Amino acid sequence: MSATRAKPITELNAFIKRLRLHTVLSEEDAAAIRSLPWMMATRKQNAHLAREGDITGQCTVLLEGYAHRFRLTDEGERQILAIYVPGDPIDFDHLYLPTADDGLQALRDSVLAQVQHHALRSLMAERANVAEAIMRAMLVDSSIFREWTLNVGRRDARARISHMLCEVSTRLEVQGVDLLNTPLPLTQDQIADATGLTPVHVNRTLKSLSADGYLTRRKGLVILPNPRALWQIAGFDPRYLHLQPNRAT
Amino acid sequence: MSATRAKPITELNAFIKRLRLHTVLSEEDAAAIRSLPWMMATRKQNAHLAREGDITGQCTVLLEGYAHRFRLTDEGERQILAIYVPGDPIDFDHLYLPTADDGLQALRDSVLAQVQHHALRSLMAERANVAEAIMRAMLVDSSIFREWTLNVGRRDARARISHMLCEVSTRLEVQGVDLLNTPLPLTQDQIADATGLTPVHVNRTLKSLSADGYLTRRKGLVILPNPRALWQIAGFDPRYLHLQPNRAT
DNA sequence: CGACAGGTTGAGCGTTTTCAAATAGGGTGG
DNA sequence: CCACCCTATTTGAAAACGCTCAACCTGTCG
Repeated sequence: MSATRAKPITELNAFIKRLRLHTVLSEEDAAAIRSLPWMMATRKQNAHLAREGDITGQCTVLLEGYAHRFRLTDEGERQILAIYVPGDPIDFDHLYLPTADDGLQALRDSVLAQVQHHALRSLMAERANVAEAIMRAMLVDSSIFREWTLNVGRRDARARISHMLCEVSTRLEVQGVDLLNTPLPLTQDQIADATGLTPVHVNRTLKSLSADGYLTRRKGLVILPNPRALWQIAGFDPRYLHLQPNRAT
Repeated sequence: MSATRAKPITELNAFIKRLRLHTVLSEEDAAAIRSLPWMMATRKQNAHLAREGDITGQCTVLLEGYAHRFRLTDEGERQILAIYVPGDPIDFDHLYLPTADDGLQALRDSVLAQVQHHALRSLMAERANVAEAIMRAMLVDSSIFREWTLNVGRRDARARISHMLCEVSTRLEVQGVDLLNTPLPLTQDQIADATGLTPVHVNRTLKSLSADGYLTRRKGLVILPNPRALWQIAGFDPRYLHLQPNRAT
């Protein structure tokens, strides 16, 4: 099902970087996080990382690749609730609510780092800064969830799709990814499920955005040559991403 | 602007009850929470409790009345992101992200209990159970935010409105409120903003639900004579509310 | 009584959906 | 290298769900 190996060293940099987006962390804090008993794992595209109802004993960081979080209606309709990029902790909520309430699935071949709950808990008990950084990352994710509700509830298809692309591209950019050469990892079906639209309408809207020069497409994937141009039609304001680091208390 | 008095004694029971929905708390933990330096405050209907961008130094629990959390698009369209019922902590995220990213507003004349961040932080540092209970409550809220995205993104008007009513009524019920005699505190405008619909369409859908016997209306407000009947047309499954308490670790 | 907020209703419109079918592209096996 | 398959994209036509606009009604409170 998947390869597993032990002890990454520098691979966790993306995660540290993500935490530092919101929290000032000392080098010792970073070193302490790196020296946790991480296990590396790889997962193939579309592999399920967790299913609703699962009970897991470990936390997962996405180091390479992409993943998404989703939930289904009783009719089986899917809503994508989050897109995860390298550096993101993807299931740290299971630390406190061990029964998964969402599914997690790889969007691309991915590399994960996993650590047992108890090891992470020990470190958090020992280092308040680390605990705080993790809390804060979870609460930023919560703010992002709320923005998605606003997006789906109150923006039309053009702004909606644009907004989601603005967010993902911004989050990639602050992690140091070169957007010009990085197609976003979403198929039109996935964009549809992330925005509450149908794939057909996503296709038409993308075509129109592309015709207006707001994005280009290569191999069916979306590239944003000039993300800032999209901000305007999306009404995108990155404040909800909380990109100014807070000092740990 | 508002009355303020000190030191509630038993009034915090609703809050303790809410925390105990998700976490097993000892009597000592509960007593420690009660003995924090809470300040009581009352707010009139429609009063703003926080505005986007505000920086606050205290955490607020809603003890009586109702409140909601909302965000606006750049066009000024409102999306309601959460409905708060008595017992709910409404802004504990500010403990870690002091700049408010949403507005908070009273839906009815309300009674609040407020405590300074530093006092709450001290208690959380001292009592891991309390810290855990609060974390868990915030993560349950996060799960609820995600369900709202699913609701707005993937359910039609009938199921959507029903689902929101099911959730609010369930959360009231587990807090011990008698639903038969408690009209939900939402105007049709507010239901519209909570579901991403227009007031006109909410009106028509409510009328249809009422004609089918799923709800009754008194003074323009909604009453659910038999909430379980609504569950079916809403596709409501309360698992995402995490109503089984976890033992603190 | 008048004012105001919220609720109700009708008619017409438009964004988005549905259904259906065709096209394109990548990967695999022969 | 081609044939084939599978998935994702694209396009068209028609229908539907929900929206807009505009007017009217109702209850409450001062």
